[in-house]
Amino acid sequence: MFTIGKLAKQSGVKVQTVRYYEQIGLMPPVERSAGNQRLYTDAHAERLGFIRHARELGFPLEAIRTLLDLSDSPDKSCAEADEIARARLAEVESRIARLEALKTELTRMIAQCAHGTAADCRVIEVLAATDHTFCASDDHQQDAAPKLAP
Amino acid sequence: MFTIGKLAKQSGVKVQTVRYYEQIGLMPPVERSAGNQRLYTDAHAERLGFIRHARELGFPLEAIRTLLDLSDSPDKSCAEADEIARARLAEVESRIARLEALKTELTRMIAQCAHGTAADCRVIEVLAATDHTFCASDDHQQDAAPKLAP
DNA sequence: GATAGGAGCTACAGCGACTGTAGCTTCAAG
DNA sequence: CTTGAAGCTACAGTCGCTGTAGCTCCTATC
Repeated sequence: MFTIGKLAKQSGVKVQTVRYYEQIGLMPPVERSAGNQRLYTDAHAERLGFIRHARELGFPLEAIRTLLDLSDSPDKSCAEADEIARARLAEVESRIARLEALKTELTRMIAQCAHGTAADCRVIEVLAATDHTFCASDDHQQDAAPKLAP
Repeated sequence: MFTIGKLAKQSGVKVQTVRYYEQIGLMPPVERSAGNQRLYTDAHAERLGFIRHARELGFPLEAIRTLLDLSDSPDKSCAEADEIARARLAEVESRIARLEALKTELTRMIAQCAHGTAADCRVIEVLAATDHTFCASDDHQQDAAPKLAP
């Protein structure tokens, strides 16, 4: 039995984040001490480790919720877990593709910059070209801006 | 002179987003018609195009604010624009690297899944391994979870 | 036993970059 | 003159936390 601080340190998740996970139902509400402090067991540490690991792989919390449910009921088919992992893989692959396109374009932009004044700055010129005249491809869609072209 | 709807359609940005850009000062407050509707000129369309293009390249709005300032004062050195672009490139490259690591790991996970029950599901097993026993590398840090290991 | 300071508690605001909603008013076509 | 699309403001919600304020509680030292 340990407090939230130990749990957080052990698993590399912040204290507030643990409380947040409890709030949204990813972590269960736990037993409290006489002084109202949360008391955790190793089972909780494992669950939190699962969540952290899944987050590191970029799974959204809703997907993690499903994965935890599956993990809690070992008799179920793992088809759903498989599907979630495949969806995540597809997402990662498409993000890589988009980022590669961005990289090409940014590299070109930077390489052509003459380091003069803004008036003839290639970086600004390229951005200002609304017709994408200077773009290697017009495939450079959203990345940090994922909702731009939905 | 055209309304916000035309501007939005022309530049591929949503009407609400244009208003949001005005609210945060990326787009200037503009002239209104007798009936209080915003009236835009081609200059505004160009500015919005600039913003959109920069967003497509993943520049954060604060960086775009600086880039627009530079674009507005052509006598300034473009060193700052160059720096912003280089920073973005570095970010893109590091994201690609991280995503490649994720891809490797996800691929392994999925390939090893025997499509049985959750009890012996490789996907869930890997996630549950808090010691990262099964991981190709322990380099698979944040992606959708960028604040996890700051 | 008193006290200090670190850790815990709740509740809520804020981030970035929008998106969606409610409840209005205004415009343009028929 | 009516209808419906498009405009307006203001505000809530998204995701996954993070930070703050203002408490209480626990532990160690004196």
